[in-house]
Amino acid sequence: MKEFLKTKGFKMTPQRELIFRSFFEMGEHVSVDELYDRVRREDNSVGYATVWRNLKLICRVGLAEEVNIGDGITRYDRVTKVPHGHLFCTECKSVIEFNVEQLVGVLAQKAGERGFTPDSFKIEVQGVCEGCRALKASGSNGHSEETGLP
Amino acid sequence: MKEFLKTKGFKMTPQRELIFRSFFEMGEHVSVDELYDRVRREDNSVGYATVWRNLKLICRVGLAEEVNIGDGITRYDRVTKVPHGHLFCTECKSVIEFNVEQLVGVLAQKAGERGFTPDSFKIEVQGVCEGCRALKASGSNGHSEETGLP
DNA sequence: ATGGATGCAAAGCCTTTGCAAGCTT
DNA sequence: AAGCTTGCAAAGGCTTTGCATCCAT
Repeated sequence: MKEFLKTKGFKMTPQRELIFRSFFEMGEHVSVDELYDRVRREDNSVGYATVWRNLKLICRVGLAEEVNIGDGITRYDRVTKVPHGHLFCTECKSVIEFNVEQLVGVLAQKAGERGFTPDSFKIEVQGVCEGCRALKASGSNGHSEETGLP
Repeated sequence: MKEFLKTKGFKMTPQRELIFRSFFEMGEHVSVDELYDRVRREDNSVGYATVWRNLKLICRVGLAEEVNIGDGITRYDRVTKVPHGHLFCTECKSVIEFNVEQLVGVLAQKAGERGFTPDSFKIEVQGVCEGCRALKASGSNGHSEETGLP
Protein backbone atom coordinates (compact mmCIF):
# COMPACT_ATOMS: atom_id res chain seq x y z
CA MET A 1 0.00 0.00 0.00
CA LYS A 2 2.79 2.33 0.90
CA GLU A 3 4.44 1.58 -2.39
CA PHE A 4 1.16 1.96 -4.20
CA LEU A 5 0.76 5.46 -2.85
CA LYS A 6 4.35 6.35 -3.46
CA THR A 7 3.96 5.62 -7.13
CA LYS A 8 1.17 8.16 -7.15
CA GLY A 9 3.20 10.78 -5.39
CA PHE A 10 1.79 10.44 -1.90
CA LYS A 11 3.59 9.76 1.34
CA MET A 12 2.73 7.39 4.10
CA THR A 13 2.27 8.66 7.60
CA PRO A 14 1.13 7.01 10.81
CA GLN A 15 -2.20 8.81 10.60
CA ARG A 16 -2.72 7.83 7.03
CA GLU A 17 -1.94 4.24 7.75
CA LEU A 18 -4.35 4.19 10.65
CA ILE A 19 -7.08 5.81 8.61
CA PHE A 20 -6.64 3.52 5.65
CA ARG A 21 -6.54 0.45 7.83
CA SER A 22 -9.58 1.50 9.78
CA PHE A 23 -11.53 2.22 6.65
CA PHE A 24 -10.86 -1.15 5.14
CA GLU A 25 -11.61 -2.91 8.40
CA MET A 26 -14.99 -1.26 8.63
CA GLY A 27 -17.93 -2.39 6.58
CA GLU A 28 -19.36 -0.58 3.63
CA HIS A 29 -21.17 2.76 3.53
CA VAL A 30 -18.83 4.43 5.98
CA SER A 31 -19.32 8.11 6.67
CA VAL A 32 -16.59 10.55 7.60
CA ASP A 33 -17.94 10.78 11.12
CA GLU A 34 -18.03 7.06 11.58
CA LEU A 35 -14.50 6.67 10.35
CA TYR A 36 -13.38 9.60 12.45
CA ASP A 37 -14.86 8.01 15.58
CA ARG A 38 -13.25 4.72 14.80
CA VAL A 39 -9.85 6.28 14.16
CA ARG A 40 -10.12 8.36 17.28
CA ARG A 41 -10.52 5.29 19.41
CA GLU A 42 -7.03 4.29 18.45
CA ASP A 43 -5.50 7.73 18.32
CA ASN A 44 -7.48 10.65 19.58
CA SER A 45 -5.01 13.17 18.26
CA VAL A 46 -6.02 12.69 14.65
CA GLY A 47 -7.91 15.63 13.23
CA TYR A 48 -11.22 15.50 11.46
CA ALA A 49 -9.83 17.18 8.38
CA THR A 50 -7.14 14.56 8.13
CA VAL A 51 -9.67 11.78 8.16
CA TRP A 52 -11.75 13.63 5.60
CA ARG A 53 -8.83 14.29 3.32
CA ASN A 54 -7.65 10.73 3.48
CA LEU A 55 -11.08 9.40 2.74
CA LYS A 56 -11.06 11.58 -0.33
CA LEU A 57 -7.62 10.29 -1.15
CA ILE A 58 -8.82 6.73 -0.95
CA CYS A 59 -11.39 7.67 -3.55
CA ARG A 60 -8.90 9.48 -5.74
CA VAL A 61 -6.69 6.47 -6.00
CA GLY A 62 -9.68 4.38 -6.91
CA LEU A 63 -10.04 2.30 -3.76
CA ALA A 64 -13.46 3.64 -2.79
CA GLU A 65 -16.24 5.78 -4.09
CA GLU A 66 -18.88 8.06 -2.70
CA VAL A 67 -22.40 6.90 -2.12
CA ASN A 68 -25.36 9.16 -1.57
CA ILE A 69 -28.44 7.67 -0.07
CA GLY A 70 -30.16 11.02 0.13
CA ASP A 71 -29.85 11.73 3.82
CA GLY A 72 -27.35 14.48 3.26
CA ILE A 73 -24.43 12.44 4.46
CA THR A 74 -21.79 11.27 2.06
CA ARG A 75 -20.80 7.69 2.60
CA TYR A 76 -17.91 5.78 1.14
CA ASP A 77 -17.97 2.37 -0.37
CA ARG A 78 -14.93 0.27 -0.84
CA VAL A 79 -14.59 -0.53 -4.49
CA THR A 80 -14.88 -4.25 -4.88
CA LYS A 81 -14.57 -6.47 -7.87
CA VAL A 82 -18.19 -7.43 -7.65
CA PRO A 83 -20.58 -4.62 -8.53
CA HIS A 84 -23.37 -4.39 -6.01
CA GLY A 85 -26.48 -2.38 -5.43
CA HIS A 86 -28.08 -1.29 -2.18
CA LEU A 87 -31.41 -1.89 -0.56
CA PHE A 88 -32.03 0.94 1.88
CA CYS A 89 -34.64 0.40 4.53
CA THR A 90 -36.39 3.70 5.11
CA GLU A 91 -37.49 2.54 8.55
CA CYS A 92 -34.39 1.28 10.29
CA LYS A 93 -31.87 2.80 7.89
CA SER A 94 -30.18 -0.53 7.39
CA VAL A 95 -28.51 -1.36 4.13
CA ILE A 96 -28.56 -4.66 2.34
CA GLU A 97 -26.26 -5.27 -0.56
CA PHE A 98 -27.00 -7.39 -3.54
CA ASN A 99 -25.14 -8.47 -6.61
CA VAL A 100 -25.87 -6.56 -9.78
CA GLU A 101 -23.45 -8.03 -12.24
CA GLN A 102 -26.11 -8.95 -14.75
CA LEU A 103 -27.89 -5.66 -14.36
CA VAL A 104 -24.70 -3.76 -14.94
CA GLY A 105 -24.29 -5.65 -18.16
CA VAL A 106 -27.70 -4.58 -19.31
CA LEU A 107 -27.05 -1.03 -18.22
CA ALA A 108 -23.77 -0.86 -20.06
CA GLN A 109 -25.51 -2.00 -23.18
CA LYS A 110 -28.30 0.52 -22.84
CA ALA A 111 -25.77 3.26 -22.26
CA GLY A 112 -23.78 2.16 -25.26
CA GLU A 113 -26.84 2.34 -27.43
CA ARG A 114 -26.94 6.02 -26.69
CA GLY A 115 -23.28 6.63 -27.36
CA PHE A 116 -22.58 6.85 -23.66
CA THR A 117 -19.39 5.40 -22.23
CA PRO A 118 -20.24 4.16 -18.74
CA ASP A 119 -17.84 4.56 -15.92
CA SER A 120 -19.64 3.58 -12.74
CA PHE A 121 -23.08 2.38 -11.82
CA LYS A 122 -25.35 3.15 -8.96
CA ILE A 123 -28.32 0.94 -8.29
CA GLU A 124 -30.33 1.67 -5.21
CA VAL A 125 -33.68 0.57 -3.96
CA GLN A 126 -35.53 2.23 -1.14
CA GLY A 127 -38.16 0.35 0.73
CA VAL A 128 -38.82 -1.58 3.89
CA CYS A 129 -36.81 -4.53 5.08
CA GLU A 130 -38.29 -7.76 6.27
CA GLY A 131 -38.00 -7.01 9.96
CA CYS A 132 -39.51 -3.57 9.73
CA ARG A 133 -42.36 -4.73 7.61
CA ALA A 134 -43.21 -7.29 10.24
CA LEU A 135 -43.09 -4.62 12.91
CA LYS A 136 -45.33 -2.30 10.96
CA ALA A 137 -47.84 -5.04 10.33
CA SER A 138 -48.11 -5.96 13.98
CA GLY A 139 -47.10 -3.08 16.20
CA SER A 140 -48.25 -0.05 14.29
CA ASN A 141 -51.84 0.90 13.64
CA GLY A 142 -53.06 1.23 10.15
CA HIS A 143 -53.73 4.95 9.85
CA SER A 144 -52.63 6.76 6.77
CA GLU A 145 -49.15 8.08 6.21
CA GLU A 146 -47.95 11.47 7.24
CA THR A 147 -48.36 14.22 4.75
CA GLY A 148 -47.66 17.26 6.86
CA LEU A 149 -45.10 19.90 6.24
CA PRO A 150 -43.14 21.27 9.20
CA MET B 1 -54.72 20.25 -8.34
CA LYS B 2 -56.26 22.63 -5.91
CA GLU B 3 -58.75 19.97 -4.97
CA PHE B 4 -56.03 17.39 -4.77
CA LEU B 5 -54.16 19.45 -2.23
CA LYS B 6 -57.26 20.34 -0.31
CA THR B 7 -57.99 16.70 0.28
CA LYS B 8 -54.58 16.46 1.89
CA GLY B 9 -55.13 19.45 4.08
CA PHE B 10 -53.15 22.03 2.14
CA LYS B 11 -54.29 25.33 0.78
CA MET B 12 -53.73 26.87 -2.60
CA THR B 13 -52.08 30.24 -2.85
CA PRO B 14 -50.88 32.31 -5.79
CA GLN B 15 -47.27 31.54 -4.92
CA ARG B 16 -47.93 27.87 -4.61
CA GLU B 17 -49.72 27.76 -7.89
CA LEU B 18 -46.89 29.58 -9.60
CA ILE B 19 -44.30 27.30 -8.05
CA PHE B 20 -46.16 24.12 -8.91
CA ARG B 21 -46.80 25.26 -12.45
CA SER B 22 -43.23 26.33 -12.97
CA PHE B 23 -41.91 23.06 -11.65
CA PHE B 24 -44.02 20.96 -13.95
CA GLU B 25 -43.20 23.15 -16.91
CA MET B 26 -39.51 22.72 -16.36
CA GLY B 27 -37.67 19.59 -17.33
CA GLU B 28 -36.41 16.96 -14.96
CA HIS B 29 -33.64 17.22 -12.38
CA VAL B 30 -34.64 20.67 -11.23
CA SER B 31 -32.78 22.17 -8.30
CA VAL B 32 -34.23 24.60 -5.79
CA ASP B 33 -32.13 27.40 -7.21
CA GLU B 34 -33.23 26.73 -10.74
CA LEU B 35 -36.86 26.66 -9.76
CA TYR B 36 -36.39 29.76 -7.64
CA ASP B 37 -34.90 31.66 -10.56
CA ARG B 38 -37.67 30.54 -12.83
CA VAL B 39 -40.38 31.52 -10.36
CA ARG B 40 -38.70 34.84 -9.72
CA ARG B 41 -38.92 35.76 -13.36
CA GLU B 42 -42.67 35.77 -13.03
CA ASP B 43 -42.93 37.11 -9.52
CA ASN B 44 -39.83 38.42 -7.85
CA SER B 45 -41.51 38.74 -4.50
CA VAL B 46 -41.57 35.02 -3.85
CA GLY B 47 -39.15 33.95 -1.16
CA TYR B 48 -36.57 31.23 -1.43
CA ALA B 49 -37.95 29.38 1.54
CA THR B 50 -41.35 29.30 -0.05
CA VAL B 51 -39.99 27.72 -3.17
CA TRP B 52 -38.05 25.26 -1.09
CA ARG B 53 -41.00 24.34 1.07
CA ASN B 54 -43.25 23.87 -1.90
CA LEU B 55 -40.75 21.71 -3.65
CA LYS B 56 -40.72 19.55 -0.56
CA LEU B 57 -44.48 19.58 -0.58
CA ILE B 58 -44.55 18.36 -4.14
CA CYS B 59 -42.48 15.44 -2.96
CA ARG B 60 -44.63 14.79 0.08
CA VAL B 61 -47.72 14.43 -1.98
CA GLY B 62 -45.92 12.06 -4.26
CA LEU B 63 -45.59 14.18 -7.37
CA ALA B 64 -41.81 14.31 -7.36
CA GLU B 65 -38.83 12.82 -5.65
CA GLU B 66 -35.33 13.86 -4.77
CA VAL B 67 -32.39 12.88 -6.88
CA ASN B 68 -28.79 13.03 -5.77
CA ILE B 69 -26.15 12.92 -8.39
CA GLY B 70 -23.40 13.47 -5.88
CA ASP B 71 -22.59 17.09 -6.55
CA GLY B 72 -24.06 18.22 -3.28
CA ILE B 73 -27.14 19.70 -4.85
CA THR B 74 -30.49 18.08 -4.37
CA ARG B 75 -32.50 17.90 -7.53
CA TYR B 76 -36.12 16.98 -7.99
CA ASP B 77 -37.58 14.65 -10.51
CA ARG B 78 -41.17 14.64 -11.47
CA VAL B 79 -42.59 11.24 -10.76
CA THR B 80 -43.71 9.76 -14.03
CA LYS B 81 -45.47 6.58 -14.84
CA VAL B 82 -42.45 5.26 -16.66
CA PRO B 83 -39.52 4.46 -14.39
CA HIS B 84 -36.31 5.84 -15.79
CA GLY B 85 -32.66 5.89 -14.96
CA HIS B 86 -30.08 8.57 -15.57
CA LEU B 87 -26.86 8.72 -17.51
CA PHE B 88 -24.75 11.50 -16.04
CA CYS B 89 -21.93 12.82 -18.14
CA THR B 90 -19.08 13.69 -15.82
CA GLU B 91 -17.65 16.06 -18.41
CA CYS B 92 -20.49 18.32 -19.47
CA LYS B 93 -22.84 17.46 -16.61
CA SER B 94 -25.62 16.64 -19.01
CA VAL B 95 -28.21 14.06 -18.12
CA ILE B 96 -29.71 11.49 -20.41
CA GLU B 97 -32.71 9.50 -19.32
CA PHE B 98 -33.45 5.97 -20.27
CA ASN B 99 -36.23 3.55 -19.63
CA VAL B 100 -35.67 1.00 -16.91
CA GLU B 101 -38.95 -0.80 -16.73
CA GLN B 102 -37.44 -4.21 -17.25
CA LEU B 103 -34.62 -3.53 -14.86
CA VAL B 104 -37.02 -2.42 -12.18
CA GLY B 105 -38.79 -5.71 -12.57
CA VAL B 106 -35.60 -7.60 -11.98
CA LEU B 107 -34.71 -5.38 -9.05
CA ALA B 108 -38.08 -5.86 -7.43
CA GLN B 109 -37.62 -9.56 -7.68
CA LYS B 110 -34.14 -9.48 -6.23
CA ALA B 111 -35.37 -7.31 -3.39
CA GLY B 112 -38.28 -9.64 -2.76
CA GLU B 113 -35.94 -12.59 -2.51
CA ARG B 114 -34.42 -10.91 0.48
CA GLY B 115 -37.68 -10.09 2.15
CA PHE B 116 -37.39 -6.47 1.11
CA THR B 117 -40.45 -4.52 0.04
CA PRO B 118 -39.28 -2.05 -2.60
CA ASP B 119 -40.67 1.40 -2.74
CA SER B 120 -38.61 3.36 -5.22
CA PHE B 121 -35.67 2.68 -7.46
CA LYS B 122 -32.66 4.68 -8.39
CA ILE B 123 -30.55 3.66 -11.33
CA GLU B 124 -27.74 5.95 -12.30
CA VAL B 125 -24.78 5.60 -14.55
CA GLN B 126 -21.85 7.96 -14.57
CA GLY B 127 -19.65 8.21 -17.58
CA VAL B 128 -18.95 10.25 -20.66
CA CYS B 129 -21.49 11.16 -23.27
CA GLU B 130 -20.97 10.79 -26.98
CA GLY B 131 -20.10 14.42 -27.63
CA CYS B 132 -17.60 14.68 -24.80
CA ARG B 133 -15.91 11.47 -25.71
CA ALA B 134 -15.38 12.81 -29.20
CA LEU B 135 -13.94 16.00 -27.78
CA LYS B 136 -11.59 14.14 -25.49
CA ALA B 137 -10.39 11.95 -28.31
CA SER B 138 -9.55 14.86 -30.55
CA GLY B 139 -8.92 17.97 -28.52
CA SER B 140 -7.28 16.69 -25.37
CA ASN B 141 -3.82 15.18 -25.10
CA GLY B 142 -3.41 11.71 -23.76
CA HIS B 143 -1.56 12.26 -20.49
CA SER B 144 -2.62 10.36 -17.43
CA GLU B 145 -5.46 11.37 -15.17
CA GLU B 146 -5.16 13.69 -12.24
CA THR B 147 -4.48 12.14 -8.91
CA GLY B 148 -3.63 15.16 -6.81
CA LEU B 149 -5.23 16.23 -3.61
CA PRO B 150 -5.84 19.93 -3.03
C1' DA C 1 -61.71 33.57 13.11
C1' DT C 2 -58.35 29.98 12.26
C1' DG C 3 -54.83 27.46 10.83
C1' DG C 4 -51.96 26.89 7.02
C1' DA C 5 -48.68 29.80 3.98
C1' DT C 6 -45.21 33.29 3.18
C1' DG C 7 -40.79 36.13 3.61
C1' DC C 8 -36.90 37.40 5.76
C1' DA C 9 -33.18 36.39 8.28
C1' DA C 10 -30.76 33.41 11.01
C1' DA C 11 -29.42 28.73 12.20
C1' DG C 12 -27.82 24.17 11.07
C1' DC C 13 -24.92 20.76 9.10
C1' DC C 14 -21.72 18.67 6.60
C1' DT C 15 -18.09 19.61 3.52
C1' DT C 16 -13.79 22.32 2.31
C1' DT C 17 -10.04 25.26 2.77
C1' DG C 18 -6.17 28.45 4.86
C1' DC C 19 -2.15 28.32 7.43
C1' DA C 20 1.67 27.45 10.23
C1' DA C 21 4.08 23.62 12.09
C1' DG C 22 5.58 18.79 11.64
C1' DC C 23 7.08 14.68 9.14
C1' DT C 24 8.52 11.62 5.21
C1' DT C 25 11.63 10.97 1.58
C1' DA D 1 16.27 20.61 2.28
C1' DA D 2 11.68 20.20 -0.19
C1' DG D 3 7.25 19.14 -0.23
C1' DC D 4 3.54 16.49 1.23
C1' DT D 5 0.73 16.07 5.68
C1' DT D 6 -1.47 17.30 9.70
C1' DG D 7 -4.50 19.97 13.11
C1' DC D 8 -7.07 23.58 14.34
C1' DA D 9 -10.16 26.84 13.25
C1' DA D 10 -12.68 29.28 10.12
C1' DA D 11 -15.17 29.64 5.87
C1' DG D 12 -18.42 27.75 2.47
C1' DG D 13 -22.60 26.22 0.43
C1' DC D 14 -26.93 24.26 0.56
C1' DT D 15 -30.68 22.96 3.47
C1' DT D 16 -33.93 24.07 7.42
C1' DT D 17 -36.19 26.57 10.80
C1' DG D 18 -38.12 30.59 13.87
C1' DC D 19 -41.33 34.09 13.80
C1' DA D 20 -44.43 37.63 12.93
C1' DT D 21 -47.55 38.60 9.35
C1' DC D 22 -50.71 37.49 5.76
C1' DC D 23 -54.24 35.01 3.41
C1' DA D 24 -57.36 31.05 1.99
C1' DT D 25 -61.10 28.71 3.79
